[in-house]
Amino acid sequence: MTASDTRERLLDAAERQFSERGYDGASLREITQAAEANLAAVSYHFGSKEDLFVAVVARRVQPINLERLRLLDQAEARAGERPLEVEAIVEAMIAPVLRSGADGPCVLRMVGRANSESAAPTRRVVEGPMREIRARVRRALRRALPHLNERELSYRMHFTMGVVKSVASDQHLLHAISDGQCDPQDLDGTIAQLVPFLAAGMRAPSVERKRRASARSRRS
Amino acid sequence: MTASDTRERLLDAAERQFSERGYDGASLREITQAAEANLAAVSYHFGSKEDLFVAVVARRVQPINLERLRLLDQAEARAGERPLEVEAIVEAMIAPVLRSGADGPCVLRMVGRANSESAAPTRRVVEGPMREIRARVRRALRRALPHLNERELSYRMHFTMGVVKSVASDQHLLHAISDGQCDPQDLDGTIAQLVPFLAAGMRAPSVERKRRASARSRRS
DNA sequence: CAAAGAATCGAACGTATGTTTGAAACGAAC
DNA sequence: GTTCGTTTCAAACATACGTTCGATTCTTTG
Repeated sequence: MTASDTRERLLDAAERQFSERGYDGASLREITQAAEANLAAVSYHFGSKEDLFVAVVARRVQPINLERLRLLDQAEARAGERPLEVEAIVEAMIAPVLRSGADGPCVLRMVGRANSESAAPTRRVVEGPMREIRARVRRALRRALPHLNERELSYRMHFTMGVVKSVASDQHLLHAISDGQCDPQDLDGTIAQLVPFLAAGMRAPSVERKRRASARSRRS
Repeated sequence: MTASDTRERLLDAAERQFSERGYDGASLREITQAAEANLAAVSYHFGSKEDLFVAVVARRVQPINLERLRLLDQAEARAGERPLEVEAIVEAMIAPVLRSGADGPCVLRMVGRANSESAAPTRRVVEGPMREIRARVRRALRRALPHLNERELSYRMHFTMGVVKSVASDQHLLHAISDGQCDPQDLDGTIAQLVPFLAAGMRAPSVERKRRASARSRRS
């Protein structure tokens, strides 16, 4: 029994509880009980409930972002000097996140929740590593979609990250609204549907000029 | 002072607290204090914390769905016998929700949170009225996008509802990732960007045939 | 084997929560 | 002006929470 045995069990149990009941809703008593550990073990191994949560999230976030960078590298190697395929960029953004929920509860449910509960601890773990990904994705998208300006790039990246977050969080909804035709467990199926959807949205014509004109006419 | 004066103040204060701190995070003591009401007023007027939350959500959900139906009616009147414009359908789905956050905290933040905290109370208020909207939207989309099968319709509707939920919940993120270029308060601006994005996604070619083929080849 | 450090344990502490209670204040109707 | 139903109020209740403590057990090291 190594030094990190119950520590790992605590992380697993906490991840399940946090993703099912949220940060506030999950209690250390249930977590430690599910992990077959003592209540005080949380304080001993992590310091506090908040630090436990940060550890749970961090454990999942790093592999996801590494996989994203790997997919981007791979796509760039395939593309050579040409701009990346929009589909490849989108897939690099979303697939690692969705797939991370395959073997257990999804990270994004926790993060999304805690994002508006207690912003500070979550953002420390999530936002930091995310900066690099975003910069890299933006650069690739800028080349692949030269018709978009920076503002539109921001919007569309925001939409993309948004849909993956909500799709990962509300998997049960998909099963409900499709009368069972869509299987939320079939992550590859979801990805196969989501990538073309988002890529088409990304390729949509710029709306800037049209909007400025209509705003001007509305003002007068 | 009519019978529903402090009742209304309680709803307002509760809405603010619920959307900022979540269902578990919001305390009745802070809510009643902000509403300048007594702690017991919640039990008296609503029965319990959960019933208060349901009342808060219900108050916002109904106008949103009425506005959605109104926009659909209006679009159908304009289209006559022809299929609706995809843009009009998408806008009817998303605009009322986004605009509902204009004068105060957004409903979706509460709903999205509570969706995974305690599913039962939320779904009772949200899912019920949503059925009608979804059926109507699906019918309109089916006509406007005959190249999609039912499964793909479900996926793309799910994606659409997902992006609006997350965009409404994480407005602050948009400001952050765009270096201030996008103003989350500018709801019409967000809608103007989001509608073409989603409409293009909706119009993306069907992926069913391609996917079946690739799955078959992967299996062998 | 003995000593020291790491890890676990049961139990308690202080606090905050949602809910309940019974009395007081209020408002309208007779 | 009194009465009756509605609404407000201060106070208490029971419970659940995160955290801390000292003792105990286990594991490693000399």
